[in-house]
Amino acid sequence: MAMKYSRQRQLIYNFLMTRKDHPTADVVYQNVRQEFPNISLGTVYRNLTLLADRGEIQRLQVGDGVDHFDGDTSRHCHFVCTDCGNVTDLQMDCLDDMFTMAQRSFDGRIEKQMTCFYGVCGECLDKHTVKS
Amino acid sequence: MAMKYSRQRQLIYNFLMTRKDHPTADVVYQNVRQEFPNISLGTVYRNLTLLADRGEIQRLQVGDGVDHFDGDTSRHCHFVCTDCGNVTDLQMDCLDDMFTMAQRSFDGRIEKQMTCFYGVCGECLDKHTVKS
DNA sequence: TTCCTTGCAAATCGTTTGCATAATG
DNA sequence: CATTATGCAAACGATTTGCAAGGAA
Repeated sequence: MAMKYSRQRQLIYNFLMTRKDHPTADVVYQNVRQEFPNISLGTVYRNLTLLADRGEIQRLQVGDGVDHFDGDTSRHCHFVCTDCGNVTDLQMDCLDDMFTMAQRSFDGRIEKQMTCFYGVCGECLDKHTVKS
Repeated sequence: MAMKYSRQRQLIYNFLMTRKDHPTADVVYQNVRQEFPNISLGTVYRNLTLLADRGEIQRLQVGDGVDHFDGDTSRHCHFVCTDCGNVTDLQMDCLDDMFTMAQRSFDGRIEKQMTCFYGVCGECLDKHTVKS
């Protein structure tokens, strides 16, 4: 199924590329809407799904019950602050090695890896220190 | 909040401990129901959430839109077959090192790690080979 | 008697889908 | 013209929740 151009999709994609955090569908919707007020949430979902299926963006499930979307499709992992909910990138050099190791000890074919760390981010730690 | 005993919770916990796969709430429900027909799905959800919050079991979000539950709370990772949907354990020696490395390069406090591999499991690979 | 837990059903909420219409190639 | 994309609203499905009644400490 060939993909035809649409302004909506272009805006969604562009928006995602400008962000280093990992917005949810609704955040994408709210933002794109400012430039294209008629866009519907359904269209946002449809395009995010489409782009993710084609591998142009990445769908993340970090465990807060909402899907997040990442314009960076390179192999990297994430950190989720259980306090403020922010999702940030976390670069680790050993990911490739890990992938190789996993593949070696496993009798299926591994295609993708997803690693997520959870804890409290620096900013939230500061907040709490001040408070107590 | 102190926790009082309930037969339902006990059955849910026991069931989870007998399983090496990672059942969903509904699978837990269907199974526990055979021994305790009156139990409700809501109770299953409530207890799974309660046990997970207390760290006695683990809630897994592997990206299929449904929560899975794991009686094994030790640090280990998972493999999800994108063909049959099965979720299996995958032991990796480097997880502790990875945790330490992540902690070192990150200015917050890391508490938990979750790694999931995706691909096609051995059995599904065989199936496809036979077919083609 | 206190208060945690249950079953039931309704509510919630993120996401998907059907449909008639609009836009692309 | 054929096909893909859209907006809208309704449908969906997993999970949560309010409530009155039951059970544990």
